[in-house]
Amino acid sequence: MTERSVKNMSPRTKKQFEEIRQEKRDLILNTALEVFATHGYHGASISTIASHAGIAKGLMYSYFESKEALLKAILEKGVRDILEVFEHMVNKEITPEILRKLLQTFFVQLKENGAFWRLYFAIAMQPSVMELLENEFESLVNPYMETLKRYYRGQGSKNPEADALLAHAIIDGITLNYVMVHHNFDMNKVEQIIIERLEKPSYL
Amino acid sequence: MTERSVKNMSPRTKKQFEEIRQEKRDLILNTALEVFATHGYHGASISTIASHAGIAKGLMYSYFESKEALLKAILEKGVRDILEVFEHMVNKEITPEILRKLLQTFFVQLKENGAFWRLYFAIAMQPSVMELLENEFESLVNPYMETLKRYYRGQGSKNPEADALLAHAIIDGITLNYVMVHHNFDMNKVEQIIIERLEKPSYL
Amino acid sequence: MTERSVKNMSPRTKKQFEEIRQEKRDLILNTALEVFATHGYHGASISTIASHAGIAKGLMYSYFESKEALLKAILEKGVRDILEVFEHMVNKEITPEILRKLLQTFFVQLKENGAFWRLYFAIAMQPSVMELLENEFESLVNPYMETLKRYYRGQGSKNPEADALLAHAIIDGITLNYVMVHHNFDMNKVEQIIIERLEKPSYL
Amino acid sequence: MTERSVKNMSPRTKKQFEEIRQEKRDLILNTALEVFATHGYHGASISTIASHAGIAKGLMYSYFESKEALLKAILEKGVRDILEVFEHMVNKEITPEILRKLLQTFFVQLKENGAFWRLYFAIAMQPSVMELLENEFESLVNPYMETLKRYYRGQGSKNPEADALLAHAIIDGITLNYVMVHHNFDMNKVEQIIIERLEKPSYL
DNA sequence: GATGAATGAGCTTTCATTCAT
DNA sequence: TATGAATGAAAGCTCATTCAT
Repeated sequence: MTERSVKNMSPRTKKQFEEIRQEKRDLILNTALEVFATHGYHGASISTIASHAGIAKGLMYSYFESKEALLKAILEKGVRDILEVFEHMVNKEITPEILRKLLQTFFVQLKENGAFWRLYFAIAMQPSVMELLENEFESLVNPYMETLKRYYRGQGSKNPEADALLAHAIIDGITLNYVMVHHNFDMNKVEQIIIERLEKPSYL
Repeated sequence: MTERSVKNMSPRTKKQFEEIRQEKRDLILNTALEVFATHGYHGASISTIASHAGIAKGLMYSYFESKEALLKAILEKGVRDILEVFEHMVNKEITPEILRKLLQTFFVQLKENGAFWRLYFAIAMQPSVMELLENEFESLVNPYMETLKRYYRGQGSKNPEADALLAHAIIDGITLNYVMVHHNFDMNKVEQIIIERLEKPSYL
Repeated sequence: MTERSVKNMSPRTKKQFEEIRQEKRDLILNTALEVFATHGYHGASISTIASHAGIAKGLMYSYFESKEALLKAILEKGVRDILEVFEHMVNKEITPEILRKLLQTFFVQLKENGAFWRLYFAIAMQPSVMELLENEFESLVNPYMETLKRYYRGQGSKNPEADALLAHAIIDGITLNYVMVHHNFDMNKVEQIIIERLEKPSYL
Repeated sequence: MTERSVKNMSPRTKKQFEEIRQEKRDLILNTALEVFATHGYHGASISTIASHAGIAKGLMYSYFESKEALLKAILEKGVRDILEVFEHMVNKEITPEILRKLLQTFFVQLKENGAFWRLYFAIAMQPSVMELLENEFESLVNPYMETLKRYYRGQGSKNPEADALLAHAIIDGITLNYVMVHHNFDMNKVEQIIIERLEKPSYL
């Protein structure tokens, strides 16, 4: 033990401890997201997650109660992060410019956070895993559908619901294809096409 | 028990054995599709599949070499069934009428075979399961993209690739939403909207 | 069904049935010996044995009560065959010539029946399998040790027991080496050396 | 529980972990040797080995990758131990005294390590298990045959190869008989006879 | 007698979770 | 807080044995 480390033995402040805990928690969360997204919930093991995060298996259990709790925490965080980005856009009146912005932001999100979306879809597809989650996701989808409807109504759509539905399907479809590994289309080009397309309602 | 079956103690004929095997193989295949679609590949256990099919665990292994082989067989059959339905439509010149027909057929397929599509997407989302499959699915997606492109070119699209991409995204998105349990929108209404919409190119 | 086979429906005589049964029994016995000798008792499966013999699994159970009973039958037959060959030599007074003959006969046996000896040793080495067999083998070893002792006493050995022991060890050792797969020494040459050597007692 | 251990809640040091692992590894290795030697490779179950070692089934897999890897480790260790004992004797010029010593050492080894030799022979007898092992054993047998040949040549044998072969067969035979459970001859007496006998060449 | 589909106990192996240190 | 050895339930898979035909 060096002189220095002896000096450092002075107790860390509560705040320091909390910061360290928070950092480690985030490390685990991010690592687990990657691993879950790659192998699926059942296919990913706590061992793998721990070793990817460079910590011991046991430590994970001091941050999360169980594997299931870890999954929930990941999804909660993911949903929260996304809502944070969009919430200030969603309740305003939406202009075509704002919609463009909104979509651009979404695509940035998607590219930065592909793993989350892959996990999201994988889980959404599996009723038995979905059950663990109750309605974690309702909050994610509903307000954005409403916003789309309002937008198309504002743009003079004769069938704003159909327009919103179409837009939703298009975005889901694009997200899906981006996220599916075997499919590496040129996202930047696609973005342009989609944004242009979604601006105008179909039902005029 | 009939008179005949009491007297007839001779062994089953080859044909009888083959029938039994074919029927049971199909039973296992169908049951396993349901269970995989519900719990995912790793989340579904052979035990569960067997008990759903009303057979003993061991019997599955007399029909399929392994859990992985079972998955592959399910997907092969699924892909084959779908290709069969579409192959006579795909290489013709496509008129709007034929496209309508094609989409209607697809939606019928989808409604009859939701479990397959759920499994398809769930697997496509998980690189580590996907690897087991090599490119089982390439054959499913490629020809149908080409057909779409040809159609929109024929309809005077200035950007047939973009139109095909949009159409693909829309269909994927709809399929996805239909297949995700928590979302039970009125498919019949959606179908009408989609079919109308996809008939005309966006880029004129 | 052909004319001919209809005519042949006349019941077979009891004797014919028994002959067929005996032949099939021997077929199973010989096949099982090979398979047991290659894979060991636990490593050999009834399926493998049946398919090597070209019969259905179930049929084996109409000839032998169980896998264990099959093993016992193999060993009983093997021991019986060997005793048959030697019994007329064993209780006579043994001359050097007869000993030579006896050893030659043994080596012929060994070469014709390597699988039996491999199985014999493999089983003798495993207390837990050996237990199934009670003292099937005592009868095989004892009389031949006595014969050796008598022989060396007759040849003027000062320690006939030691001489018999040596001879026994040498024969076991040779048999063992012949039977172990990875060791393919020139048996014909070895035979000569051994026979010469065993003729004379060591303790004079 | 000591004062110290109550207070000391710091994690085990690397060295402590290594010690635990080494000890447990040896425990598993030794226990498994006994169990394999008793029941054979296929007849011994991991469950049985674990319960004999007083550990949970799963723990074995934290020390060895598989049942097969466990077997290999046992044999590697056994071969290494034996080679260690003999290597300093094997490459010297061998006098009768050294041969006596060598044989005595071998018999001590044999008595201490009967289980290893039983396993060795049982495995050598089963081609299908032997295949797992590649030529683990070549290194064990070859140098010792060469040493024997050199010895008998030095002692004036006219046929040192035949003498070595005989010696080898005798030793194998004795080992075999010692190791076979149902045969409990007086090893000490046998040793004396063998050692005396092997000292002099047969071919003078 | 002959077949092979079917069973289920038991095997090898994995992994979420616990716990002494 | 942090470690990783340890557990045991449950997974995938095998195989001796049974039985309807």
